[in-house]
Amino acid sequence: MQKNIVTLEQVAKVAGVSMKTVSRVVNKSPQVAQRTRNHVQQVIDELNYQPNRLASSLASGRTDTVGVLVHHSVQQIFAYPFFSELLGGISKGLNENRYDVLLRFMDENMSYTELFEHRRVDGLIVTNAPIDKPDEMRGLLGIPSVFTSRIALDNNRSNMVDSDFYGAMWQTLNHLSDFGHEHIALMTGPEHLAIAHLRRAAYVDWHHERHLPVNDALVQTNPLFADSQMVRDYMETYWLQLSPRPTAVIASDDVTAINLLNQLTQMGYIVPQDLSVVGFDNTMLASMANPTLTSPGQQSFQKGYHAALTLLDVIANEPTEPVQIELGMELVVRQSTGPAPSY
Amino acid sequence: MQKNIVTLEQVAKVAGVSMKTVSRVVNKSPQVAQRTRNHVQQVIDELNYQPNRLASSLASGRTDTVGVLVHHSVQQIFAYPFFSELLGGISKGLNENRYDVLLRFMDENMSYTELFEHRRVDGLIVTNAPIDKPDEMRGLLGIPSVFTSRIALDNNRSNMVDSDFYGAMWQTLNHLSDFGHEHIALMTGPEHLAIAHLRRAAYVDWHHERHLPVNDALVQTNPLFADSQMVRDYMETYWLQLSPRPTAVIASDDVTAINLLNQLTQMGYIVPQDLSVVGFDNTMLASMANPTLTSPGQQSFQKGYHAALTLLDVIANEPTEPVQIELGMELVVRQSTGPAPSY
DNA sequence: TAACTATTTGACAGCGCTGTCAATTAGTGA
DNA sequence: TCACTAATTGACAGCGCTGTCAAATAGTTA
Repeated sequence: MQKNIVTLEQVAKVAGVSMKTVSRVVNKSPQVAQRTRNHVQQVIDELNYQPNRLASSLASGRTDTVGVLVHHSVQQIFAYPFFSELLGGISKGLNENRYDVLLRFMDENMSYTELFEHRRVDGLIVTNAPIDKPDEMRGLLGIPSVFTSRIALDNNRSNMVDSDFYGAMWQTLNHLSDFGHEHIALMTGPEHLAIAHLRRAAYVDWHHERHLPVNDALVQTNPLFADSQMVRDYMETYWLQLSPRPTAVIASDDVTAINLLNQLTQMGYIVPQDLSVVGFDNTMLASMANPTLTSPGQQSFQKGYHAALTLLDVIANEPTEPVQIELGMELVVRQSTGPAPSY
Repeated sequence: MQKNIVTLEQVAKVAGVSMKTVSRVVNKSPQVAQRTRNHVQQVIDELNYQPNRLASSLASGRTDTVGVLVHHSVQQIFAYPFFSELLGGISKGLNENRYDVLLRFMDENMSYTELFEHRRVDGLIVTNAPIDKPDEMRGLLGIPSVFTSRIALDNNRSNMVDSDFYGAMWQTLNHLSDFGHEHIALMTGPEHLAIAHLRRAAYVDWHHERHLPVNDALVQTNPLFADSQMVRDYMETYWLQLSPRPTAVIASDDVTAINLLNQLTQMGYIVPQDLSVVGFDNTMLASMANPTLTSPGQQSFQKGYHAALTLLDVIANEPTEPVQIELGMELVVRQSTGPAPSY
C-alpha cells in the first residue's frame, strides 16, 4: 500500500539532467538556463515530485522553521486575547518570509533550548519569559532567539521586543490623577513576570516624583486573570477594609479588571462613581465590557510581528549587539474611569 | 565560531560501542544491558550530546510532529477564545504523547497537503475547514488527518471530531420556545462553513416538527464576529423593520452576540425585556458580557484534545473506517434570554 | 577565428541518523 | 561441562537532499 515516492534522483534521471540541476530548479536558483528550467519543471509536474524537506534541511542545515515557546505559568494563556494576537503577529511575520511556526507550550521539565539543539528550528521566540529562571533564560542568549518580555530586571543582552509598561503605568497614573484620585491601588501581577516589577517601579517612582507617600498596602501581587473569587477576596481586603479607601484600582490585565467590574456590580457598587477600574493590555475584552474598560493598549499583533522580523534578522545577520525594541503603549480611556468620589 | 557538534558517531567512539547501541540508549530502547546503558549515558552527558532530530526523522520516516492548519476565512480567529482553547486542547493531547505542533495559518494559495507531502509532519489536524473546497479537502482523505468540523454536508469519509451543532440549535430553540418566543431570528454564520447549514437545517426541521411556518427573512447568513456596524445594519433590517418583529436572536457566535448586546444598549433597548439574545460556543466572553450571555457551549478544549488523540490513533493504526466523534453541546442559560415581550 | 570571460551543469561526498539482520555473549537446564 | 535458547550488540547500507568545485558550454570581443 506504500505509495511510490518520487525523489530528486528519479526526476533527474527522467529529465536527463543531474540531481543538482533539479535541486536548483526546485529551489528557484536563478542560475539555470530557461530551457532547462522549463523542461525540468515539466518533469517535476508530471511525476508530481514533492521535495523531502527533512533531507533538504539535514543537508543544508536550515529548517526555515522557528520555535515559539510559551511559558506554562500562564495556564489560561489561551483564553486571553493578548496572546492570541501576539501569536497571530508572529505567524504573519514568519509566513511572509516563508518560515513556519513550531509551537510549544512549556511545562516544568521542558528545556528551552532543546528545539534548537535538536536542529528542528533555526531560532526561537520566547513569550512570557519568567524572570525567576535566569540561568535557563541566559542559556538562550547563545542561540538565535528573541524574547517578547524582559528576562531579567537588569539590562541584559537578550534580543527583545517589549512594550513600554513603565510608561503605560505613568500614563495611567496621570490619567487617574487628573480625575482627582489620590489613593490608587495596583494589582501588579505575579512576581515571576517582569511586568509586576516594572509596574511597581513606575508606581513608586511616580509617587516619589510628586513627593507623595506610597502606601504599601495598596500595591499587591496577584495571579494573572484572577477569577471572581480571588477578585472578591482582594476587594474585601484591599478596598473595603482600608482607610482611606483607594478610589481607583489598576488591574494586572483586562480579565482581572472585568471580573472586578462584575463583582462590584454584584455587590451593588457603581463604576466609576464608587471606584474607577483600569485594565491592562486593551484587548478586545475592554470594549466588550460593560461599562467599557479604560485600559493601556499593548500593540500585541505588532509586537509579535516585530519579534518575528527581529528573529529573522538575528538568524540572517548574527548582530553582535542585542536588538532591543520597545513598543509604545497608549492609554485608551473608556467608561470605567471617572472622577474620584469624595468620601 | 561554529560550535563543535557532537554526533552519535563520536559518542560511540568515546564509549567504545557501536553507533546503533548509542542510538538505542538515546531512544530508550529496552534491549540494552543496564551496564552498557549507564556507561553510554554517562558519555552522552559528558559530551553533552544532542541528537539531530532531522537526521533521525529522515532515516526513520517519523517526525513526531503534527501539522495544525487554520483556515484563513477567519481572519480574526485568534481574537476568538474558542480557537485558542481548541489549540490548547490539541497541544495538550499531542504533548502528552511527545508530539509537537507545526502551526500554519492558511492563505488562499497554500496547499493543505504540502506539510505532509514534504514529510515534515506525520499527520494533519484541520480546523475550520470550508465546505466550498471539496476537492482540496478530499485530497486530505488519503493521508492521516482529522477535521474539527464537517468538510461537506453529506456523509463523508473524513476522520472528524465535531460538536453537535444541530442538537445545540434544537436545545436553544426549545429554550426560547419555553419563554414564549414565536418569532426567532437566526444568524447562521457564513455559507462556506458547515455550521451555517447545520443551524439552518435544525431551525427548519424544528419548525416543521411543530408545524410552524418558517419565515425566511429571519434566517440570514453573516460573517463570523460581525462588528458593531454590521450588527447595527442587521438589526435595522431584520429586527426593526420586520412585522411581526422577532423577539429573540440567535447569533452565530459570542462576539457577534455581544456586539448585538452593546448596540441594543446604545439604541436604548433592554435585553432581554425587549429582545432575547443567544450567543454561540459559550466562550469565556459569555460570562463576561453584561448582561451575561445565554450560549450553547462547545467543549472546545476537549474537542482539540480528542482531535489530537484521534489523529495519533489514525497515524498508529490506519483504521479502515473513518473515525467520527460528535461531542455534545450544552445550552448555558444566563441573563440575556427571558420571556418574550408581548407587542 | 582565436582567446577570453561568463554562464550552466554535473560528480560526488557527505549531512547524522535508523533498519536489517547477522554475530556475539549471557543464561539455563541436564 | 555441553547444548541450546534468549538477550545484546554491531556492520553497513541507505534515507533524499545540498555544498563544493571542477568541467563543459555559451557568449563576447578583436
